[in-house]
Amino acid sequence: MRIYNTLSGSKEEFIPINSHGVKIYACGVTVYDYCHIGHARSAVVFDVIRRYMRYKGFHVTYVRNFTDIDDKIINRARQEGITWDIVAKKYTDEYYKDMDMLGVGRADIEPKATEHIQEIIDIVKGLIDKGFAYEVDGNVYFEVGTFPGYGKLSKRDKEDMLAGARVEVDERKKNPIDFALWKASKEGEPSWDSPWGPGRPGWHIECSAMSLKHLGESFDIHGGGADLIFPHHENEIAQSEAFTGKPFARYWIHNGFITIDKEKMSKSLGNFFTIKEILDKFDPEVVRCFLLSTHYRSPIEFSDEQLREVESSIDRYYTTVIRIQDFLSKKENSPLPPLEKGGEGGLMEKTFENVVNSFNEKFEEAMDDDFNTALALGHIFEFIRDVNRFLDSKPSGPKAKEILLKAKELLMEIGEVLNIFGRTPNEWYCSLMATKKIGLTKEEILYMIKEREDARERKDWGIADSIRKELEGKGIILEDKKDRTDWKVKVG
RNA sequence: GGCGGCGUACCCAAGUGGCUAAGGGAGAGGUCUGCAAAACCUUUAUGCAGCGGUUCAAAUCCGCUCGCCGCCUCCA
Repeated sequence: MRIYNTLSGSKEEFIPINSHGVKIYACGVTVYDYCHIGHARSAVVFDVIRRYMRYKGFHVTYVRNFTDIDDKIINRARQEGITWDIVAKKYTDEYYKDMDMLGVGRADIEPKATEHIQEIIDIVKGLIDKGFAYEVDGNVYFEVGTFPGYGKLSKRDKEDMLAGARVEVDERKKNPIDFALWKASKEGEPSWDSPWGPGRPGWHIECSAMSLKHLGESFDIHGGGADLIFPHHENEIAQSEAFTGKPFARYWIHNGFITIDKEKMSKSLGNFFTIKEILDKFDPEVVRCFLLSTHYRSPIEFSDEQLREVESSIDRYYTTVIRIQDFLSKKENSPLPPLEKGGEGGLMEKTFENVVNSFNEKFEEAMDDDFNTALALGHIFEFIRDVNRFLDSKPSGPKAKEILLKAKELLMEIGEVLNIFGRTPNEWYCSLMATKKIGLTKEEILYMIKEREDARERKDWGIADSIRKELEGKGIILEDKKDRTDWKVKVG
């Protein structure tokens, strides 16, 4: 398995520190507002990395934190006239609702900053003792100039940064690039007792404390959005390595941004969509699949059109599942045993069997190359076409059933790693009925299909076609099959 | 200004030295169908921003030019 490591700037063979267990820490969210689609991307990307690692047989310990104390939370609490912990609780709950919808599993450990105050204080104290940090008026700062490796992750030159001192608001710092480990609380702000007086942790230190506690001094993978590379992760490295004297995380993984009109989606620009807004218009599986349709390090341009295209391709999957199920439940009516079917049918079967048997390998090859979910999805849809092609060849016999059953199970198994394709076609269409706000009930649709079937019996094509047209106008497409008429929600 | 990334068909998107440049969406034609839909087949880049160079061989490596974006402040 090869992983692109931000630290080295290149893809590296993944070798875990301990051969059986992989330890992953991903930076979570600051719970002061609803999550937007960018937060969803990061969560989904690391969720897939974690699932794939498990699929490969690693025992994974996945930690994803919540930042539940911070300036933004305090400000939000002030605005809403409630306490900071109520704000944190509210948006933590909302985070879970969104992530549950998107199929993002819970991390194995989900620590919160405020539950690790003692650990944070111990580290800060240790850093002061070792001469990496200093206290001024109840604030503690990390002295960047004392840490030789500073800048190694974000590829910045520490000397330039130290020299290029700009006007700094906080003049108590020895150097403008020094950063806060502990902040003295102002009157009325939440605070915890510390050797430096009442205060609260700085932003970066919580991740050092929580990863140290739950994963140890050195662990395998640390990640988050690319905007965390500097200063957050750079500072984490400095604090952690200065404190422990050991290398911190081995591999650094960063996901790219979501853009709108080519510009980074961000709160300050106001060009963002919350997960809730998007889920009001699109099925969560569509959103998840959309996020995986581009390699995790590349930017993704967000647009309704892109989502609709993904919706079409997922529909293609469920349509194929229906075809497979129909075939599997069909009573064998071909009198010919498979061997007597003649050259072409047998050849088709053999070819398809090979495709089925090599599918896992192709999937893993894609995923092993820096979690290339976009390529993996390409293989999946190519596979779906092969399934359809085989079904079109009018296969028969127990062997054909066996292979198709395996194909179906394979799609489910692979789908589980990406956490897509987990529903039945019926569940998919029911969900689409809701997200597309189809103003009809299933019963009404079935009634109209019955009406139309009667008309078709009478060969009254005028009535039959007008019913079809009426349903299509309401977003329902009919498919006439040999022995029945199926309905589905129009997509795209 | 410093550092980094990107530019592949009508749209999205994989591919980073060597087989006919994956896959999805859209369009066109066809098979099938009462008509459709779905599915399948054919088709849409002798070319990967442009220009040079290295190489037996380049979308892929190097240089320059153009265009777009990100980080350097909170940010997934």
